[in-house]
Amino acid sequence: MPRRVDHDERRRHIVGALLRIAGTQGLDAVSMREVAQEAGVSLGAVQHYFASKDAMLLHALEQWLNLDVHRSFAERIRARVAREPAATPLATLRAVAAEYLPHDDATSLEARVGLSFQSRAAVTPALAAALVPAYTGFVDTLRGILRHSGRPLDADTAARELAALLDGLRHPVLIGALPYADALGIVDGHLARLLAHERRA
Amino acid sequence: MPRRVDHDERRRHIVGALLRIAGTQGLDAVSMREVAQEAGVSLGAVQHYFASKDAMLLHALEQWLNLDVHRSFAERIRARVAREPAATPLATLRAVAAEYLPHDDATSLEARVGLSFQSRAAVTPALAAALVPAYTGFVDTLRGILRHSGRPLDADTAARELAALLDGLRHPVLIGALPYADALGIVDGHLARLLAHERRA
DNA sequence: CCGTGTACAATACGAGTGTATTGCAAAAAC
DNA sequence: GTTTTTGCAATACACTCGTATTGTACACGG
Repeated sequence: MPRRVDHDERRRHIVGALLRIAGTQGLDAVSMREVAQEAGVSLGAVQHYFASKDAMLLHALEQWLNLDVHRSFAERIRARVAREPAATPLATLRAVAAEYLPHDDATSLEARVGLSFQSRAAVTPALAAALVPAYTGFVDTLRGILRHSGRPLDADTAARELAALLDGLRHPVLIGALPYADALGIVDGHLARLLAHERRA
Repeated sequence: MPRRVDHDERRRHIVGALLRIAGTQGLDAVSMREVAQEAGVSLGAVQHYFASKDAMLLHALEQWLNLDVHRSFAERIRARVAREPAATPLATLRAVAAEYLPHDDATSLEARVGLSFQSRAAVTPALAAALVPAYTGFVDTLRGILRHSGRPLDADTAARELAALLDGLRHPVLIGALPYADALGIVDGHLARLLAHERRA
């Protein structure tokens, strides 16, 4: 077998170009030629690594969820929590919210990529199938943090509620209908009410 | 001036076809020819009523927000509240949530249309500009209902929070990651906590 | 060193896109 | 009844799209 190249590395490189386009111009603007140009390779190279555009999009979503999001997002959370006086569940959740909501170019791009894929997944079962475990994983993570709060709350319901709140706050912030600080304030209020609450759920 | 036809009616007819396509196959599947065929008219007719595809999409979003959503949605809310024993703020908000979350073909289509436009608005300022007042209007409506609860809460923040929660719950329901009943239960818990709450916000 | 299979590059193809152009039937204006 | 203007239909044009095909440089196994 000739020509040793790192197959996975090339795919990550191409997918990176794809995500950059999707984050700035939307998934509609993603064509194989555009991706090739953004990645600095030929159309033939892109075709060589992905059998079809659908396969490329699916692989892009999976890589984005498993590598880009998981890694950089978790890293930013840790960095933010480290700056806090105490790594309490509340501080951690606030850090998650602060990083999840779009507040600069990188996070806005991330939010747009997520929104694009969510929109397409609504009419493309293959993408929905890849998105479901990511949603479940996010909820599990939130639930794990909530469990450490020591409060008598339904952690699973609270986690799903928080996930939905964060996701739902992204859109008005993205289109400029709600300032980032206001969105963060809403999450703060939600968390305060949730964790200070002693009554029945 | 010859040939009297109701200009607005024809536009609504064409836009209706467009929204049907967007709701079932996504906004990407919307082409002028597809819209023409779905509407049962010629491509020339569509061009006659819309100067460009962008103008058609913008008009479609505006009509959808101002006519389809406002009218049918408000109507369904009223019908649902009428079935309740008392038209309390809580009952009204539960009705809003029950109708907002996708639970049948019509509401799933509505949610997919909304999601498609949100996604495109993130990269198309003209669409974002049309979406902002719709968001504001929705928040105003929720705030108006919350004000009648007689609870000492920050109605504006609570309204924005509820709007985000509802929007964020739509997506996992759409992709089948969260059952409709569970989503509604989350809203119930949120409303109960919100309206039963006596402490500071 | 020589074949063999890999990693591309280049190009071609048919389908579909938005838009512009042209033509024409019919109804109102005169 | 002629003229004019509207409401469309048909078609053409220049692209772009995903995909298929072909060619080739080149590293490895033998």
